[in-house]
Amino acid sequence: MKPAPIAKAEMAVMILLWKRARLTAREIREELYPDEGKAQHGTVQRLLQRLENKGYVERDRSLPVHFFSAELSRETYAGRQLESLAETLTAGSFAPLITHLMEEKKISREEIDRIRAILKAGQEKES
Amino acid sequence: MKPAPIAKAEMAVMILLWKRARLTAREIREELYPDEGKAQHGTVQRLLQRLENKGYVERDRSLPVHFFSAELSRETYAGRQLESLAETLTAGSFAPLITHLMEEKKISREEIDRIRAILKAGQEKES
DNA sequence: TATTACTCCGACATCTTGTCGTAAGGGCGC
DNA sequence: GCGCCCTTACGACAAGATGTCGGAGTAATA
Repeated sequence: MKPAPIAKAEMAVMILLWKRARLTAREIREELYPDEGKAQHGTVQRLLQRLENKGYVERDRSLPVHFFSAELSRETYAGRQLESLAETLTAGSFAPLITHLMEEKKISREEIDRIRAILKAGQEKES
Repeated sequence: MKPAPIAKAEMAVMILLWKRARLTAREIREELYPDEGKAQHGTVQRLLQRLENKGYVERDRSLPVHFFSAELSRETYAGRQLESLAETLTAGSFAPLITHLMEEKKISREEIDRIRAILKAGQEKES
C-alpha cells in the first residue's frame, strides 16, 4: 500500500492546516479562494473529504460546524517523500542526494552549518 | 514553467537509461516487458517519444534504428525533486527535512558519516 | 416558518497515463 | 520489383486522478 498522493489543490489545504490548525471549512475557503465568487464551498468540502479519506486530515464533528486539523504532519510527509525519492533514485541512500546539492551549491553556508550540527548531535546521542 | 513530471512507466525507462546508456527501443522493450506477448513496441516508442518531448531523453537518429540516452541525469532530477520538496514544505531549506530523518532514525550510522564527510569537504573547499 | 449556513455527495470536464493498432518507410533476399 | 520484417510515428482510447459545481438534506437562528 503506497501512500496516497496529495494533489495540488489538496496540498494547498494541507499547507494551510500546517500553518494554523483547527480551521472550519469556511475559513479555509476564504483563505484559498478569496475571490468569493461562486459556491466554491463544495470544492473545499470535497477536498477536505478526500484528505480525510486518505487519513491526512482529522475532522472534529462534535459541533455542527466541523473543525479540521492536519493528521499527517509536515515532517512526516516530508520524510516519506524523501524516502520514496531515495528509494527510486539511489537505492535508498541519502548521501548521493546531498552530494549533488552540495556540488550545485544549492545549500547555503548557514544550511550546511545547521545540518552538520544536527548530524553531530544525533550521532553523539546515539553513542 | 514547472518541470514536466515523469510518470511511472516513464520512470522505468529513465532508470534503465541511467543504468546503461545508448539503448535501442527494442532493448528497452525486452528489458521492461520480458513477457514478449503482444506488440508493446508501440508502448515503448510512445514513452520514449514523450520523454524526448520533455527533453529528458536524447534520440540519436543517425541510423535508421535510433539510440536513446538519458539527457536528464539522475543527479539533476534528484536535485530538482529535492528543491521542489523543500520549496513546498520548508520554504526552501533542507535542514528541517534532514532533522526529521535523523529523529526517525531513518538514516543509518554509515550514512551519517558519509554525509558529514561530504558537508565538511564542501565547506572546506568553500573557504 | 423562513432564512441562512453547512455537510454530503453525485456528476462532470479535463488531464494524465498506459496501452494498442496501424500507417509509413527502409533494407534485404528472392 | 515484390514481399517481408523491423522500425518509427502517431492517432485513439480506457481508466484513473483532479478540480469544480450544484443540489439535496439538515441544523441553528431569526
